[in-house]
Amino acid sequence: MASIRDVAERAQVAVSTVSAALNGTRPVAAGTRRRVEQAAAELGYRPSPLARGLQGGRTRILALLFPAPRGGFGLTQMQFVTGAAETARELGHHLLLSAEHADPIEELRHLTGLGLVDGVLLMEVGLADERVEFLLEAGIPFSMIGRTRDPGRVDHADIDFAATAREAVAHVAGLGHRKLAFFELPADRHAAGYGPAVRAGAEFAGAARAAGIGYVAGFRPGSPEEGGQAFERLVTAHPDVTALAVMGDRAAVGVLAAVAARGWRIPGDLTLLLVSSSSRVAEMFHPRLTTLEPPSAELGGLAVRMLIDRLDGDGPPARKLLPCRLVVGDSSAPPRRRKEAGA
Amino acid sequence: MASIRDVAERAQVAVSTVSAALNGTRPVAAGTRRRVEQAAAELGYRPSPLARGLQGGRTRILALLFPAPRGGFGLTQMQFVTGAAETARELGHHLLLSAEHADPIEELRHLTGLGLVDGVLLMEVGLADERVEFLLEAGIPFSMIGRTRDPGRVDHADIDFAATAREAVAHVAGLGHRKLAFFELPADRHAAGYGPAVRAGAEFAGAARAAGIGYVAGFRPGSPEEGGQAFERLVTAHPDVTALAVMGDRAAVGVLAAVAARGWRIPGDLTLLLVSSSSRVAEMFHPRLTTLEPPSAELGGLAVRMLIDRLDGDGPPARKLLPCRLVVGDSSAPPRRRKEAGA
DNA sequence: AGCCCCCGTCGAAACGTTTCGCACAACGTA
DNA sequence: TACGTTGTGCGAAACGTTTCGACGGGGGCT
Repeated sequence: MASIRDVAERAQVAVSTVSAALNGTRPVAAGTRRRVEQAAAELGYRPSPLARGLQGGRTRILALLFPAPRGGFGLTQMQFVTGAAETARELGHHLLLSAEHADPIEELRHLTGLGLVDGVLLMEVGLADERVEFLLEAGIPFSMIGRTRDPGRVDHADIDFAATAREAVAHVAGLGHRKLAFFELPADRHAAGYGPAVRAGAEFAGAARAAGIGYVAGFRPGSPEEGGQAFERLVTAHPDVTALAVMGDRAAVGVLAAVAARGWRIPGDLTLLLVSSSSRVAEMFHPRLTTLEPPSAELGGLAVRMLIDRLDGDGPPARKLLPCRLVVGDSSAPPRRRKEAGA
Repeated sequence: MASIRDVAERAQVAVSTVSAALNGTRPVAAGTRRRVEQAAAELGYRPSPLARGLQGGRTRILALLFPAPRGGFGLTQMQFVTGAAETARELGHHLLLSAEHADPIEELRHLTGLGLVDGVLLMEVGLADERVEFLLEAGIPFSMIGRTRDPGRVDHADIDFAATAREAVAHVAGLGHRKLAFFELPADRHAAGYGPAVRAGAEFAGAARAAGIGYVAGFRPGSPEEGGQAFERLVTAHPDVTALAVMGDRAAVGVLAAVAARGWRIPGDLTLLLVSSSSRVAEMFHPRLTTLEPPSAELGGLAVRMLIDRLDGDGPPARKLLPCRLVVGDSSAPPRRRKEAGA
């Protein structure tokens, strides 16, 4: 562990000059700078984040606050983390994983009061999130994966549900379907103010209307059982529905089982879309479901990038919305003839 | 951010006395200690990890090295991370997530050379792992989730495949099955020296022999397609097999499809076990598969605990093997009569 | 009663950085 | 020629902690 003093000695300059030369914080003669840089390279010198942070500068450590697995963590969340970690690494930063326990605010106060981290990354952000308020008030730099209801001043990267819904609707409409149903996330997610739960439904409704196709919603199955029941109610009440978009893996399992139990086949009798789930999950199904896969890793990386940009200098708040990627599987097909004829 | 000086002033003692009182590193009079503790509490004082680390002590930061998602990261790996993060938190430590890129050794050198972390957590450990050698040689404290072929001197927490295999075999034998087949992880995982890939096969063979039931192996399907093909070959070559344990979600998907294609039912015609997969994944299947679920979160936590113990003082190397938990689903049943009669 | 020893406390140095005021030389200008 | 102005470089202080040598006083032993 070569220190800045070693570099200074080898380059025959003062310690402060080394700092200036390496950080470009003050003008340094070209020759001197070269000598310093060479000495640093030869010694394999790397400044200590500890000392840097202590002095009042930055530690180059970012904290990713992640909620304790309540309903259990999915692949999507996992990919936020890996994406964030990789981008942080690329940008010369470290990522601290901070497990959120009972009281997130206390946790945040704890974490930021230490002076260990330069900024915070929030995920699983609610429409109204107390953590956001706290961070804003405390003046701690942060960015979000997801967003609050009104994220005006805050950097964030989130799924573009409007574009996602448009793409999904275009897909089924292009196949010839005239009526689409949508199963939302379970009610407790809505109650918790979970952004995707609320936004997806609204955007799908809007997209269907804009595309001029029929739309049925109001189902919020949370388990396989509820998924199956919701499907039964759906086909009873709306026998003309030929395409169904489901949000939530567990509900989709139930739907698939109910479809099979009814003697229907996918995609012959029903086109099924899995919304906002990893394609890795989609291929667990049989047939492989057409999926709208959230760009989780990208979002995680984006959020890191935004946070670092904010730390470096402050421009206007950055916002980036990325649509889900449509991965066409074996569950998409034109609607069955019977219905067309009946219409 | 109250500093130790503030505490010292308020308690009317020297800075060094505060340090001694709070850390118990030197005897301090009971009254003084009380005063110091009270002052610290009133000020909400918390020592700076930065300053601590700089001084030469510990930073209380642990690094979790996690490999870039090659085959894609599963829920199991995710749970290592969450388990580790939570335990670290409980034990007053921080967890740094370090994404491993192309050259893991370089990454390690990079990370540890900074003096930022006290120790390292390794996951996805191979039978012969270069990272282990490096850390051992460099004298850097570490522990493993998983283990090398000969982990003698190194702290580690891993799955107890022997016990897991015994339990799985006991389960199917208890149901009345007389012949068990086992689908291993794909060949590339074996080639990479991935511990679970190698150990599981050996232990299942041993357990079946010990239990006196038939055993068929040699299949290493990596994809749903290969899973289906393996199943076809299996039933052709060994029609008397009534129970099958599969390792790997993707292969299981294919098996399930092939079973259905053949007109068989689960569990009526075949008892199917999913080995070493999250029960969260198991319930994606229909029917819900009986699973041997690895205690991932516990293992992650255990590894953290071991590392911290090692940091605190050195006892003999700790090793902890935990069996997978048997979660009985709807894919377990006594063997079909037809075969019994035929035998 | 005097001496010694130990308990308890203090002050200073050190860890590796950055920052800030200052000094010094060379240069152009008055 | 003398003076301000740049352009460079230096040294010291500060960040918050731990550690270690030193010091003072009170009690026990002779």
